[in-house]
Amino acid sequence: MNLKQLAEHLGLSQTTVSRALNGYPEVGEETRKRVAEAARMQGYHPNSNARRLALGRTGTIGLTLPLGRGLSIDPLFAEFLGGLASKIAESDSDLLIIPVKSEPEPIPRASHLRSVDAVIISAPGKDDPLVAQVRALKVPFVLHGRTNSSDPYAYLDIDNEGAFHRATDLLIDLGHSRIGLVNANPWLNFAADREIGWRAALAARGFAAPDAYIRSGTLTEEASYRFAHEMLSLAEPPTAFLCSSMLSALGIGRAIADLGLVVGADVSLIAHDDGLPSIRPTTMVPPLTTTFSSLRKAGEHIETMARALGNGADIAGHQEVWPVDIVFRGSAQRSRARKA
Amino acid sequence: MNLKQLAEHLGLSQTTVSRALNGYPEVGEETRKRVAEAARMQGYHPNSNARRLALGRTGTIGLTLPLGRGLSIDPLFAEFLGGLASKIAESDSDLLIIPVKSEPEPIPRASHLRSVDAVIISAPGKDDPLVAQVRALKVPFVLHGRTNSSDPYAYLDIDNEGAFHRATDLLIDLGHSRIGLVNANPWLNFAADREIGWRAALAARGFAAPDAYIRSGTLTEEASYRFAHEMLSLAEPPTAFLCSSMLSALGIGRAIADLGLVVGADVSLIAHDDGLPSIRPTTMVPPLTTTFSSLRKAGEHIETMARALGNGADIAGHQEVWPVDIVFRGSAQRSRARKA
DNA sequence: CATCGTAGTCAAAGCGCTTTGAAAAATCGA
DNA sequence: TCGATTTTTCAAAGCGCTTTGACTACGATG
Repeated sequence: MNLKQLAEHLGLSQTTVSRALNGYPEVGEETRKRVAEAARMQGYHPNSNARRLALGRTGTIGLTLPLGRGLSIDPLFAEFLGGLASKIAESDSDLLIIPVKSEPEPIPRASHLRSVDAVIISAPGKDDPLVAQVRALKVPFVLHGRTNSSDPYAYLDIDNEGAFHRATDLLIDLGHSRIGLVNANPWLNFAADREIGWRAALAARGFAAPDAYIRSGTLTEEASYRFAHEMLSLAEPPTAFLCSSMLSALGIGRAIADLGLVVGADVSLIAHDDGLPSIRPTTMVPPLTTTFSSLRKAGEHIETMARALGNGADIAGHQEVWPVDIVFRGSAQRSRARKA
Repeated sequence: MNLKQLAEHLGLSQTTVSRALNGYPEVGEETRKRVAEAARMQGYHPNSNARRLALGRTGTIGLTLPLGRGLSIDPLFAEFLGGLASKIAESDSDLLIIPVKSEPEPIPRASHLRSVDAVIISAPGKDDPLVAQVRALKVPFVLHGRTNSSDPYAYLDIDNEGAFHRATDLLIDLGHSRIGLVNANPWLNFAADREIGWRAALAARGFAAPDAYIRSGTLTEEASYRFAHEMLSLAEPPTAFLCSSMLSALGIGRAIADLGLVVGADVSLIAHDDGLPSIRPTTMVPPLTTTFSSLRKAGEHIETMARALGNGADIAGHQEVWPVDIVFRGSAQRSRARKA
């Protein structure tokens, strides 16, 4: 059943039926009711492709999905997606997933990109080729995070640098000077920013940031366990750790316990908490000190931004950096001498 | 730049250009090259909506995304999505996310559903209204899991009942008779199947399956911790647990340790492992005995099924139940008397 | 009474692509 | 050399919707 048939069935023109269904004012109240009723009875649903073609807009926003080497999805991405999807469900738009295979060939098919009103690029890297591609295609886009592009672009980011700077400051205030950093792949912009914050804080207080104290990679429990284990085996091991995710914190905690040490009392630990409901800082022993920012909220908000951009909104006014809270809990404690 | 302009630019008809680009045989090799070259130079990309309208198919498959009360996405769903998306990236189709708000109003907008060639419904429940809706809309669909519908439908499921039956059997063989079950919401079909397996195994060996030994809910670490804690505080606590996810196992393990007991030696534990790369049974102490089935593989495979169904394939031949392996590791041990 | 405004309706022209049916050009056999 | 094929190309007709611009009633206005 299409519009034409429905119109014939009602003895009306397509124009009137179309307008009645789309709530245009120039159609009689009486007629509107009749049309709505008939549409329901006949089970009429407009063909979305025809609609989009006529409208010239797709009503769809795209989200790039980075497929890592493991091809599995980061729980952080999932959380972000959850927020985004919940807003999508409320609005009238669709959400198209645009898978992006990692490194070697990071460019998705252009057709994917062209069939959306706007694209959300999550966790972009430095000089991300994806950003260049989307820009070349002239598809409106908004980054979740930032990149090092001189041309202006829309983004929603959190203050990663500030957060890690302040977290490092806190540890220094507690008497730590050997502070290890377990971070994500430094090509990713947010990871780079965190590293900058950590370095700046250490430098400002006159402490070293040796390469031995920084490890980067996929932030799994396992990898983080290894990283922490390695660092703790140094001649001069860190007395505190900063890490980029709760999953990391789990692994670091395990490494600390492995060596017969206690988180908090022996080795301090601060993690970035994205608000994942499945791993909460308060359920850990001891409760974890964190830099906190809700990834879900970011997902919710960026949907609004993407829609606005898709409707032709200007980039200016769509560049936001959210502050990050530091929540002090038991895992960060005053430094004290400890045995190796 | 659209097809018409490109055709004019080349001094050819739209027909020829269209055919050249889509690889039809009735176009000269010479011409094809010229067209392809011009298309690249001019940065021509066909308008996907127009294409879809003309083709009558959308080239898109939909995936329902269940938004729980927390609005956050299950890591299991994410893993499944990862597999699916990786195949989507290879094939020529798009992936549309169809958010489904939970319980009260589980019906998404019909327009979402109509704009895809086929829909994948993940983790359906008993009498899932979503299944009824999709069926009514006559959109081809495939379930990831099964439901209790008398009408035939396409599905990809794992042998949940068999897996939990055999896992329970294993525990009984090890001398356990008081076996607790920490399960997902029993409305979900896979959870119900697992419970059936557990009950059947116990019944077959003449043991009771008291209500006190079963707890259901969202499978977070936290909730599972509470569940296990409660059960272990019973006058006659379980000597072994079966649980539906690795995250659960973490929580149960914490509860066991909390009471000064040791997983494996004091309380046995078997979990279902979906192959999440972030939580691996082998990194736990002791390594976890699991029923294993890769969720990612399921995601990969169901993409193929959905595409086939979208192309008009018959339901028959698209109903699969994958067997589940039991991997025996240290967390399941012979039962022995233990202090309360 | 002629005119204007307004509410309601419609026919027809797109939107950018694919595909049908036919024509033009090239190739071939005899 | 000419008709019969076989390529190669084309004009035009959709796909199902929105939207423009015109038209019809009909009561209100001067």
